[in-house]
Amino acid sequence: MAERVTIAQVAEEAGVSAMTVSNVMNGKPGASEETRRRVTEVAARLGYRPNVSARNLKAGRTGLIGLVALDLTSQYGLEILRGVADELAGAERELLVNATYQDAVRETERIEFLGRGLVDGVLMIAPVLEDKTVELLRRRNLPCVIIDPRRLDVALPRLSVDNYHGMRLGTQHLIDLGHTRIAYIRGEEDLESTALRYQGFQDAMRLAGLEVDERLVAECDFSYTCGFRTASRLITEHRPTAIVAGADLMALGAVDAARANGLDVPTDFSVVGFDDLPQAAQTFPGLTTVRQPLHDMGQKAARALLSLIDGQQLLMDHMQVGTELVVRNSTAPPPGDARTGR
Amino acid sequence: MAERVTIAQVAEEAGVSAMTVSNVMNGKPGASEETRRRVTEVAARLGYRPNVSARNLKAGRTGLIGLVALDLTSQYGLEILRGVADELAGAERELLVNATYQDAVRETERIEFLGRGLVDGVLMIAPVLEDKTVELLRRRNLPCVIIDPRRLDVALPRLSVDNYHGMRLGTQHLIDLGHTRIAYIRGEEDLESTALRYQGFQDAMRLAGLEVDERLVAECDFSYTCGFRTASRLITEHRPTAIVAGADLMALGAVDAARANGLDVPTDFSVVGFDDLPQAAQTFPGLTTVRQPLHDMGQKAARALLSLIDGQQLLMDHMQVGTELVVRNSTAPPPGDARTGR
DNA sequence: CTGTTAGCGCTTTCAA
DNA sequence: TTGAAAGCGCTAACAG
Repeated sequence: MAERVTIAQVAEEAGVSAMTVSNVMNGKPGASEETRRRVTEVAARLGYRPNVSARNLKAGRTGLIGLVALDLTSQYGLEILRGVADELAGAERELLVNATYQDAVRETERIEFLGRGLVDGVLMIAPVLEDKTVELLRRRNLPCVIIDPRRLDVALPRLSVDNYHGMRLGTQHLIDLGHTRIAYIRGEEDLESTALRYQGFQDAMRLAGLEVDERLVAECDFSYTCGFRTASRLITEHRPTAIVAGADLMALGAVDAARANGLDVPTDFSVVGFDDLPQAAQTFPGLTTVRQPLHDMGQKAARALLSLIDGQQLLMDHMQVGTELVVRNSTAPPPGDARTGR
Repeated sequence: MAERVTIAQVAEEAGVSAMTVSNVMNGKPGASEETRRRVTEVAARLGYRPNVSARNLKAGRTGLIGLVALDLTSQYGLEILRGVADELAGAERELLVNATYQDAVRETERIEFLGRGLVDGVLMIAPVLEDKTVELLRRRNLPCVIIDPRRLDVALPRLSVDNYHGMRLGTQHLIDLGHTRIAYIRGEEDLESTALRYQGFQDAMRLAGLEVDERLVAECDFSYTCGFRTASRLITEHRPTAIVAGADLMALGAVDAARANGLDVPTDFSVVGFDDLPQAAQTFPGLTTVRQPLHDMGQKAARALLSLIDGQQLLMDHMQVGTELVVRNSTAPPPGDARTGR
């Protein structure tokens, strides 16, 4: 449908060779001012734009970066995406997002597809990374950086967050406030981060001389809905004074569950999340949570990928970024505790 | 970096011509079982994948659809995106998302870029559409469908929602519950939908014999934060019994503002939103709102674009979809009103 | 059933 | 300063 104006047409119309048009359009030297002006004028008049396929075919590269995400429907991936986009904006590269929408099988297909010369490199957010996908990336020698891998044993350049210490931080905050009956909501079991965060929780408790009551620990997918339901159950059955959730959405569900059970947050009940999604701040009262520097992660990963594409070796194959406790208004000393939180 | 295996290498290794390899790889008839097997085996062993640039150059099409959005950071655009993705999944076409991140100037660039033969057609979500962008789409004759245009006077195929009747519906709901002092929070002023929704609000009020108090009408961007702040002000200064917001995020801000001012929702104060984002259901209490069929809109727009690409004329240049009132728990009769909401 | 030719639109190389 | 030739990797059209 779209009528294409080719370089040949411009050349003919301007009375020069295609080569000259090419040079002028690319700002190459070696063309008289007069020719340059004429060519520019004709190109504009005809609405000529170089065809990317032809150019890529010739150049063997595309200037495009592909981003593959299992699920781009949460703010989590989007914050990372923004970081990537910001970093790439200054690098004359375009970003193509090719999401897979909760379909692990398609993940390999996406890599397959992007790796056929469509992009120069790939970023993946929290990919499943089945063995054959890794194998594919290997064989094609396609530059790639994994952000927040689900499995840590994958031998590809990757960037993850310090889940263990992050969760120790969040748990310690509640302990410092005087809580002892602290419940924990785990995230999805197929992520190693779920185990690491839980480990951080456990260690923080143990080091404070507190026992981890197994009945106060529950599993959940990462959703608000499941967080609400699970927290509701924990609260009615076991009466903890606080909950730590492995992700903000679940924490927000827990806040509302407490409310639905007639508890005021934070006066009667405290909640700590993990992520620091925009929603954590945009809620009343603000959610105390462990911040992952999502935007930073996107930037760092993009920068690493650009080095790889330039043929440089990365200093470290496994990059890690730290976390930070963000105290808002979902946490306070437990009811009946006189202290103001030392 | 990525070492490319070409069709020629496969042909040589398999002892056949490139043409035969091409035919086998594309499942074309006319190749003996024996040859077919040998070629397939060699291709797999060498890790051969057809180069998309070359293929596109030859074919003059790419099988790709571009999606341009000013801002993909809200669930609004993402829900539409899912609809688009679902529709395209069954059409052997890939979706490339190329977001512009709140930078109106880049919108034209994105179209420019995608229109250089990278994609066969473009979908735009709530674009600014400066005149030169429209002109560009025209000249390139690039198939395009606009979803939720900011201006309604653009002569391009487009899909919008019935904002006017939707807001009448939402307002009427509060009127039916017995509210008379209803505040209204407008969205951004550069969208025609903002004016249309407000018109719907006004007409619903007038037809019920209620006066629209100008002091109860405020402007806002579409954010939670602004909704919170604005609602807070309206509540303290003018004591309405309900608020209608031109978007869910603002409505959620209003719910929390009511709470922050010691009012219970919905007992003391009612809130109605517009959109029905996932958050509207995932909050406590659920938000009563006017539903835009976002997923549907994405599907419809994608389907229309595919027809255009196939060279068909659209039946209507301006498609419109309806809305629906979703009653949850953020609305009730005003305090002091004995009825249960007839 | 298989191979040869030609060309998609562009740019690198080299010659004029 | 400009242009001609060649080829990037693939496939439609035709020939064998």
